[in-house]
Amino acid sequence: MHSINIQPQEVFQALADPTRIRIARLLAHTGEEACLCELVDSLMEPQYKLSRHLKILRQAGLLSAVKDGRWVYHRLVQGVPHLDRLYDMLKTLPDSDNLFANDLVNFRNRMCLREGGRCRVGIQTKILAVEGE
Amino acid sequence: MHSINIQPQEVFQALADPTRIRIARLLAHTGEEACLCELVDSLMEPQYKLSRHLKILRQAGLLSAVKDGRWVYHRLVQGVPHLDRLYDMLKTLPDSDNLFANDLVNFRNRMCLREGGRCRVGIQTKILAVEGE
DNA sequence: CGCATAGTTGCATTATAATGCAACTATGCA
DNA sequence: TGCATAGTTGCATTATAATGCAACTATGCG
Repeated sequence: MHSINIQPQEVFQALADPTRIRIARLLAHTGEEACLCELVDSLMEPQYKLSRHLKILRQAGLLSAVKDGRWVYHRLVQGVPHLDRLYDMLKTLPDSDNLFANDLVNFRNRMCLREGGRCRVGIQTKILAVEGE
Repeated sequence: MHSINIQPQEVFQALADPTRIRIARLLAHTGEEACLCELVDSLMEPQYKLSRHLKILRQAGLLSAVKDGRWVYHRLVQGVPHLDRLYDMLKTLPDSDNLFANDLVNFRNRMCLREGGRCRVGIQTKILAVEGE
């Protein structure tokens, strides 16, 4: 994931999807790192779907991933000038239908389940794991 | 072109193309407005191609267009908070291969052909008009 | 060891997007 | 009035991308 090799259009392409914007907005707004199951419970989207979107964000140099046991924590890559400005832009986006506000509430509630700053409970919305009903 | 109806992913999608990034970077960096033939001579891309890319940028709320005789002048829409931050990001993008620097030189040279602040000469690179050879 | 579960990925399907060609409209000028 | 030219767009082709399903790997815990 060397940002030096990533073309600008790849960065914009990575954010040219509503689900990936939801992920990036959550992380930009909270400054948090999150594992896949926390994002599944926050965005209410299938695990496999978010896993693939996270991969795209990683390949675009926007996210870094750190594995910790069964969990993989994702966070926005900091310190790259144009990316830091991109995060500023994400934080300034309008939220006319309060959809992001809803994601944010879910995310904060989900983060309350952490123990010692780590996710320990797994996917709470069981229907979103493995198969969607 | 009411930016209120435009979703964030449409903005990023509009910039998820190298040619459209070249256009947006030129306008963000120079703060200028430009007509199609000036962009054709600066980017050295076919007229019909740039015309379509300009339309996509307009539909995403990034560009406004003003017609003046045969010429249509395009400029970045100003005063929208998240768009202004996007332009900041564009101005911060790296240019490792100096491709943007080259576009900028061509653009500035082309702007020297203006008379009274208006484009009056038409497409200089004739091969890029109507048909590409 | 063996199960539960966090996370990943191949495949098929469907939708979207970029491009070149060529025909089109619109406008100024001789 | 007719031509040159700035700019737009329909069409066909090709490439790329999003999704659901299902099978897969990896790791902790009893």
